[in-house]
Amino acid sequence: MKKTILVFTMLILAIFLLFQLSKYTMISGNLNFEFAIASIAIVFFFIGMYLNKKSLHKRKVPTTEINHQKIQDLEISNREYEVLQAISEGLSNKEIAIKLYLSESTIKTHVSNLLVKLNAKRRTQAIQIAKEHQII
Amino acid sequence: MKKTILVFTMLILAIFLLFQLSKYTMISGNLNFEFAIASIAIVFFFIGMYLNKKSLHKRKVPTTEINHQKIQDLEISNREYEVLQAISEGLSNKEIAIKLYLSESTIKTHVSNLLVKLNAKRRTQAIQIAKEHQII
DNA sequence: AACGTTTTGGCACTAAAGTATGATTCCAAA
DNA sequence: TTTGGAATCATACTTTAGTGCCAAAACGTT
Repeated sequence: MKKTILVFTMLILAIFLLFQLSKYTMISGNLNFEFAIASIAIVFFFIGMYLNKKSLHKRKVPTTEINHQKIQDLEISNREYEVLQAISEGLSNKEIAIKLYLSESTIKTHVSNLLVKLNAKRRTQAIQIAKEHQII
Repeated sequence: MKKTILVFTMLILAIFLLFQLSKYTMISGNLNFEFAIASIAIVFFFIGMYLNKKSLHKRKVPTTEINHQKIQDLEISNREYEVLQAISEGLSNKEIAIKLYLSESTIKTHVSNLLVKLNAKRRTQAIQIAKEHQII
């Protein structure tokens, strides 16, 4: 924060100086006219780049937002989604059953339904497709 | 590409016009001096933002560098790595065999070895572990 | 209470995945 | 030339995964 304030203060100062400089240049003859304009242009060009970079960085990092809308569009129920997550963690049907306090039969049913809804032939493909849809 | 060229052509034209405009303003009296400078500043500010956004977008999206060192550390051979990639694409052993012009037996051997090297019990778990190691 | 969806589960099968073992070929390094 | 790793393939077997069909609770809504 302190650093940001300092940087901006310096920027504003620089801009002010440039304005004054170009005014002087103008009054004392048109010799360095293009130079003054170019200076202004370059400075603001970099200010634009700097600010844009700042604002982009803030919401850039590893933000793989989950597309909840897509989950609904695919008509994936809550339980099915839990199973999907467990699959993507590399668990077997039996392990998922234990984790969710269900029988393996139930997990198989959920998996089967998931494969249809995700249009996948295998659980590995389901993982792939789910990642493409950004739902896991 | 065509679009980019058009945009840049328009930009250069606009800049040129601004230069000429400010020159005129200067010669015909200093009344609108600040306005001219401000125009230049604003235009270049946005140009800076625009170009910055463009350049950032190009190498932003899926930049998950693959850890080649880790692949070697795990003693995963070339063929095994190809199979690993195919697994992560959701292919079955048979499909991988067809893709790599090999028999299904060979794929099973590779998969089995991969599971040992990745310390996984299943191919889905192998995918998970491989992603953690950033090798796929 | 009646209705529809979700969740749960069983059973019987088929299909894939994974293991174990053994064998052959190829290639590069010792 | 011998040696060892990588890659290939097979056969036999066990274990998971996945399908189809059915059925009964559980739950929320009207």
